Amino acid sequence: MIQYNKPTESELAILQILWKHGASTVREVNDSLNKDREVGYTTTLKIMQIMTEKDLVSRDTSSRTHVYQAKVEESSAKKSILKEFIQSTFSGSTTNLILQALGTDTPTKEELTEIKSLIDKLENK
Amino acid sequence: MIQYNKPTESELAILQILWKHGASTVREVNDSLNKDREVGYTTTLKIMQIMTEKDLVSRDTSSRTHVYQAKVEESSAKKSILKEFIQSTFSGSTTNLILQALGTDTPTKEELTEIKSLIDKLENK
DNA sequence: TTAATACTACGAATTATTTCGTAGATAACT
DNA sequence: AGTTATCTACGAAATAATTCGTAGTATTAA
Repeated sequence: MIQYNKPTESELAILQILWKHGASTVREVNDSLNKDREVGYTTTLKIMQIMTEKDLVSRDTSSRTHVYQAKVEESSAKKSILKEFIQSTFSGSTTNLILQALGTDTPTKEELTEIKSLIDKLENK
Repeated sequence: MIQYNKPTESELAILQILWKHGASTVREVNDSLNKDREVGYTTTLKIMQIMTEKDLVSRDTSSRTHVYQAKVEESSAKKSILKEFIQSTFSGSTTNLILQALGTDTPTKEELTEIKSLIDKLENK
């Protein structure tokens, strides 16, 4: 089992940006974060430094402006996070999560089709 | 929109117990929590007192041993929590959450059927 | 009726997370 | 060259969440 430190809320927000945009500088990440809410530059820097220690990201320090990259893979990280969430919020029942999710915010027709086709695939295994 | 204070991790764990077992005393909740991990009695008491202030639970103080009850409804609370989670972890995409969930931990054949039938219902709306 | 047990209240310590200010260095601009 | 902007490092303040100890009462048991 791959060991990795569970990201905090802020860390996760940064990971999302790195996953989406690929390797980025603190400035880029901070600008991106600031589209949502105001965050100070050194705040973002500090968190990214902590993430480096935690091994959530790697960084290239060859030039003065460091370039950061997510070190944990997106889908496996989300998998772990989701697993914990299902545990704490739905007592471990994936089905209850899915039923609740479908009830809360219904996907489009196309998405429903996509989900169904995955289910069909799973059923025939 | 119903306003309620987002429960912390510990608070959620307590709410789950109250939802499952109904009105309970601190002792009962604490015993239940202790099946998972060691928690001191006064720790649980304190958190339940805080939850009372936050209006997450109500309590009957008519006898010396107070009896607590969840004040937020299970499915609506989970709905809010899930919504936030989808936002922060799946950039708001319910479909991605569901696809990830199905990929991570496949429900049983029966559950898959249940999910499909809900999807069918949704499609015909 | 005394001792042990169980309960609430609550302040404060502890731990986790986020935020910020400042210093020192390099790069860019005038 | 001198000034301004940008970057990292890092300590420490601020905030949030959890945990615990103690005091004061009530209840139960011996």
